[in-house]
Amino acid sequence: MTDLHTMRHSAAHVMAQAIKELYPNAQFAFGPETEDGFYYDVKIPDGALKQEDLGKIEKLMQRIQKAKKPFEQAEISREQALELFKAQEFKIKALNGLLKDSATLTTYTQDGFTDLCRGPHVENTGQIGAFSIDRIAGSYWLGDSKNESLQRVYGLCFATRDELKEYKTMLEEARKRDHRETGKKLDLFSFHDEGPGFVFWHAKGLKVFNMLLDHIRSLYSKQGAQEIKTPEVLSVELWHQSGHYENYRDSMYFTTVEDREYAVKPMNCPGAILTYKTALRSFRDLPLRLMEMGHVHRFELSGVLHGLFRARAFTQDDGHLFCAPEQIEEEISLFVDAVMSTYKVFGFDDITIYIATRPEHSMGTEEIWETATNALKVPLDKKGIPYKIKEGEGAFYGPKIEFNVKDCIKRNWQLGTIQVDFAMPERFELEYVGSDGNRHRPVMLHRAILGSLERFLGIYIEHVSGNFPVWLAPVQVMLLPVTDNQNGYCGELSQILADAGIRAEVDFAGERVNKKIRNAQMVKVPYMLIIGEKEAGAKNLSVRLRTGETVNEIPVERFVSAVKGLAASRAAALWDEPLAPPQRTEA
RNA sequence: GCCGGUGUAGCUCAGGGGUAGAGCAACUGAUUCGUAAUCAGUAGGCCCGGGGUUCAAUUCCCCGCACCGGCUCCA
Repeated sequence: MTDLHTMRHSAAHVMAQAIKELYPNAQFAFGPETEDGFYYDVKIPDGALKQEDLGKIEKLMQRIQKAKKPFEQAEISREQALELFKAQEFKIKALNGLLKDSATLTTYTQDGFTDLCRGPHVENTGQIGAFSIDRIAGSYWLGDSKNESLQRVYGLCFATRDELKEYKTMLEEARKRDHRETGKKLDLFSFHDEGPGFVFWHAKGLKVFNMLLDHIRSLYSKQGAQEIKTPEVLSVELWHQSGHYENYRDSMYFTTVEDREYAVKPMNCPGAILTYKTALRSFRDLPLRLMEMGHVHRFELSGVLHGLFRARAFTQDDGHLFCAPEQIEEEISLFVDAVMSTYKVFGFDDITIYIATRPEHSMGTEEIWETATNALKVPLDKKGIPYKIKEGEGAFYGPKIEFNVKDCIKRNWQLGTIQVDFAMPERFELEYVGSDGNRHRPVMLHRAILGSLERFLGIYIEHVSGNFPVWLAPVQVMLLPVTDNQNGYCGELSQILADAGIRAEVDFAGERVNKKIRNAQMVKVPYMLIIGEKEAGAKNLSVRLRTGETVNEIPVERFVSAVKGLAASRAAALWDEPLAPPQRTEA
């Protein structure tokens, strides 16, 4: 069997050959394999590759593949290499840069096309499996934005046609789940030219957002955190003191009034710190757990904006905790529990934890770093929760834990974090009075369960593909009168549901039930109540679930208690007992 | 920010040097219907913005802006 990595690597060479046939002057940089195929960074001296070229490249590649041309390896000296690739500027740069210590080099040749490469490769081009040229994008020489920009041609490559097809189906699935599309379809939010990168929450989207907000609030509250709210615009001097100005002024928004300069907050911690400093704290006050649903603004480069995933203003569930060093461990322990159980509520069961340790440039003594890093590890060890170490990837001001989840199409997302911070207490000269009567410096912990609520909602929308569970659904119940004769009764019913705290709407459109069902399905309402003569007479309900299943002859009180129960328990299920199979389902 | 692409009705998209079309949605009328689209009609457009070429630009060229795919970045 041919190894997939080798196959992909070889496919990159074949693609380069095909590109060279189309553009003889093409300059090639690097062409490695990726998680789903391969790419090659190229420069076309007079012009650029176009979308239309991809089909041509693919056809050429298929021709080369069919011809089963052998890959031939050769060892050459530096001098030979410099001569051989003299027309390839990036190969020359590589030879004089990354490869400057190699006395001999390896080349691979297939079908008259030679590339500098360590290998290994498949025996012949017939062995490269199923591929397709996927897309074209920008990149930089050596990945540095200061360098010349190149074009990156991506290809997918798998051992078999079926695997390639399956992977493409998965990509298509991801595309269909795109939260930006769902946001439009379900009337949740919008973006506008007038405020690029800023979310406009519509009534339905804000409903979901606020439910989420309440949920997170109650979690923090259970942990003994007190919610505060600090200003969005604060004097620029504060940001000098915190160090944010120095490091992040390029991504901050500024404004000047009455000759004094202010910045829109990019973080919430200085606000929490000023709050801490309003009193002389005692060791009895610690740990002092503050938290803020802080709305922060960060100027992001136009090219990186991406719906809710990357916006220029967002809401952080930002906890700030002030404690003595020996209290860190207990706090971490509490927090880890909260995070793990929170993610499970949302159906994120695959959680990976990283501990990021001391980087080269950092502040604080070796002992305090060790104490803090151990304080992060010990609770995880005690709970038997596995974690990985990211060596030297902590912040300069302290180590941190990062929580990652995998969504239902296997994409990885970093959500929560808890960071130990020695820097801020120092910069702001925070103190508390210890039992010894002396003043001590507290340690600060920054923590977030979801990070950005906006981003989390984007991830979650894609995770459930817009099918919110009962507790989060902006409209929980849609009442569908079969004819106009039931309109009045539906109005009364929806009032009963509203009084019970259930979010219900009536579809009064002069349409057939089929159409009303379709419309409700399209916006993914969990419950549809079909109200005809029968139901109006018997005062019972015919319930159609979003999943296509039905439960009939349900007394109103029974329905109300089921929905309320499922919402209160934040269940993913739509009914509280076994169901008859669906009559019909459609994606 | 950089590279490439896109920008036409509320939405999804077609079209193309002689100022525009479809489906859905909206509105009106008819239909009163039982678990994913009833029928007919009406209305709807500074063809992203600004320059240029041309007798004539929504179409071609240049410059912006926004969005999409990446790269870089993400305290």
